[in-house]
Amino acid sequence: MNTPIGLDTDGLEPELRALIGVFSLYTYIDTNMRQQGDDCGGPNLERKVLVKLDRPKRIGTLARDLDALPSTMTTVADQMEARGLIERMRDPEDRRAWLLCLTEKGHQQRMETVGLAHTLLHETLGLSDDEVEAFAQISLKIHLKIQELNNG
Amino acid sequence: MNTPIGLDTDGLEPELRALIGVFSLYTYIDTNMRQQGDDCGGPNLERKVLVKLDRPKRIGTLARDLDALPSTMTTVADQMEARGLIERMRDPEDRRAWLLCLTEKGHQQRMETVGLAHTLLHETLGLSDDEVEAFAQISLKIHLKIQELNNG
DNA sequence: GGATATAGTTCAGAAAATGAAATGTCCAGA
DNA sequence: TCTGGACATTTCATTTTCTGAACTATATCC
Repeated sequence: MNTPIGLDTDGLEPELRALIGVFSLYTYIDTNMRQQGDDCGGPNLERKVLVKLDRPKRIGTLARDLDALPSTMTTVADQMEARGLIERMRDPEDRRAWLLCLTEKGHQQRMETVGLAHTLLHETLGLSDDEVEAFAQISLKIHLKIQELNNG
Repeated sequence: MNTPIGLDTDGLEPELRALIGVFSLYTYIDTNMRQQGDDCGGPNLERKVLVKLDRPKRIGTLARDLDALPSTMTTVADQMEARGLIERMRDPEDRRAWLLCLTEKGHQQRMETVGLAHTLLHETLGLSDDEVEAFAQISLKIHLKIQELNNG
């Protein structure tokens, strides 16, 4: 008997395992980000924005990608700007739009988040380099596809 | 020149790619769940609870795993109970605690979410069976490890 | 049995998200 | 060039969600 009460996780459909895993990992990373002492104690959306900002992005784009209203994103941008994490710059291609850019402080914070991810994946969760690489590969492929769908 | 302005995603550290991917996929799935017409329009936590409830779980356990306060989880449980998705049952092992159990309706809803994940991963995102399986494998390993850490 | 810890609930106040109306900019066509 | 409509963002009042402290009920330890 190898199933100690409701734990036969291996027999599950792969889609369900992926679903459970992604929810778990996301929540776990987000929880740890919140507790990271730094300036990550704000609303959930702030942390999503921080991760998203690999380069300057429009408020509207972020709102769409993060499933938030433009008005919500305005508030989040205000807060992050007040804390010195981002700056607003007019989009040279469309002067109605703002680009949110990470400041030096914001960039540092983002790097610390990557460091946290590193620690969690390797040390805390005990994944091998190969496992992280394999996971990263599919993750990024999924991300790029989602990006493509959102833009299309 | 293969990098059309700030898109050299392949050179990124695997931890960052994993981070970005997980945030993207989580947000994408959650967004689609919200819009799934069903009874998924409530707060974010409800959807997390729905996915978490592979078997009856205590309110306190869910609160801890989902990084919420017990009082918040009480509210969420009230709402889900009012909508007929879950039932409270006294934990036979500790009569202070409640076990949240999916009702038939709740179970159906959860299955629909799995169906959504299936559609998204395969059809929308265009992943192969092998890719989904590989992703599911590491995802679940991560999930189990997180569970272990939370329980420890 | 009695003190203390734990599981969950209640409720008032704080924080965050929503939606509609407003501002300033772009763009297509007369 | 001028004009009307579309679009990006903001503002603000309202609603929804979360927080934290006080409380009830059960468990555990001595």
